[in-house]
Amino acid sequence: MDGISSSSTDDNSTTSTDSNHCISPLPPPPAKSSLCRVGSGASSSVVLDPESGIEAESRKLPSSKYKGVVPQPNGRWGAQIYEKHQRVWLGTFNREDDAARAYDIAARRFRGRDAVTNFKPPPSGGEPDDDGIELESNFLNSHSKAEIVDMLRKHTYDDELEQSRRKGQGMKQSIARFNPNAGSDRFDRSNREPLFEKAVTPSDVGKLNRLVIPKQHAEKHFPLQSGGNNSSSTTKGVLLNFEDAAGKVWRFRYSYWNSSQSYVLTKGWSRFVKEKGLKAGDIVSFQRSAAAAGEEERQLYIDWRPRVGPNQAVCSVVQPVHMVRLFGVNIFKLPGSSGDGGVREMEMVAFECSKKQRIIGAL
DNA sequence: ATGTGTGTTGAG
DNA sequence: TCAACACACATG
Repeated sequence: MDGISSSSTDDNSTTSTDSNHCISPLPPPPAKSSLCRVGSGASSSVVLDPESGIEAESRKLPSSKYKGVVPQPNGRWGAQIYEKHQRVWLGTFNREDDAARAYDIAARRFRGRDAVTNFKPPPSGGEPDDDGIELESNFLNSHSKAEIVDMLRKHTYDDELEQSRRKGQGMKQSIARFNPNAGSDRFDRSNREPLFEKAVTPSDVGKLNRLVIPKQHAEKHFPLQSGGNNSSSTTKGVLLNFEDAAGKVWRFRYSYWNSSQSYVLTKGWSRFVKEKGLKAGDIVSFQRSAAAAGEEERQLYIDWRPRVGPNQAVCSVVQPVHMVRLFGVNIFKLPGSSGDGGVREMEMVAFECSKKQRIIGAL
């Protein structure tokens, strides 16, 4: 009831203007595959006594070899994914592999680029001219989970993706060249409310595999259950999901260490350090969605940028003022001041740039 | 009448 | 988290 499936999950639920096409690549009628079972609603289905064995197979529904795919009484296949202890229904499909594909798409949107999927494992081997994985990734992240689910249920995902792909050919192409990590039009970082930043210390990027969250920020933004009396979450900590600039989801264990009386991100942090190539002095920043709906859990974001040194000649490509205009993206407004908005965005751009440089340099 | 997807449970 | 199962309810 509570709209678990497809609505409550995430951000808004921009009704999917299903417009014209409801189904695209699917064969119209239920088409019966190799075997089609009869039974309607219930599981009763075909007669045949359980003992006779031989044809008894028709009694039970065939389980799917694919993850997230469940059989339907009528021979079709349902796709579902779980999040937060709740099932999110992704729709029904004529073909088992179509359902599996739907699951894959949802998995990537819900769990990040390298979620476990049924098919195409993320090639990730970043080719300059992304073959589409990158594009699709951007597409996914520029839509809310609810929207993606809606597309899957209506079987319009492929169309929408294709449409966005065409649209992306225009001037967006050139922008992408400068800022490849920015998604399609609606990669809105606008809703993001900056929480805090920290220049990582040597130990934050060292072998301790942990990031110390300054107490003031920790207690303000990541409260660990009622002020530390409850040992369950205070001791074991909690898992927090953060989305990075590329839309990848990072899950860190967050807990309080009594020994050092500090709040820390532990499990998962070292991977982040490694993948981003974080070095002491670099700045990690945390944001969260400004979601109005008090109910929804607000999405957390994590970002980083290189240490900004005295003569850090960042990235030659950066033309701050113009870039900001060019992107047409909303700009952050820091709580206290109002004029530094552009700076934030510039930093983002600069960050992307030097990140690229660093990667290139590493090759 | 038929099919969808939710309620529910129990296994990893 | 995940899938199996049963079935209430939505749809046609």
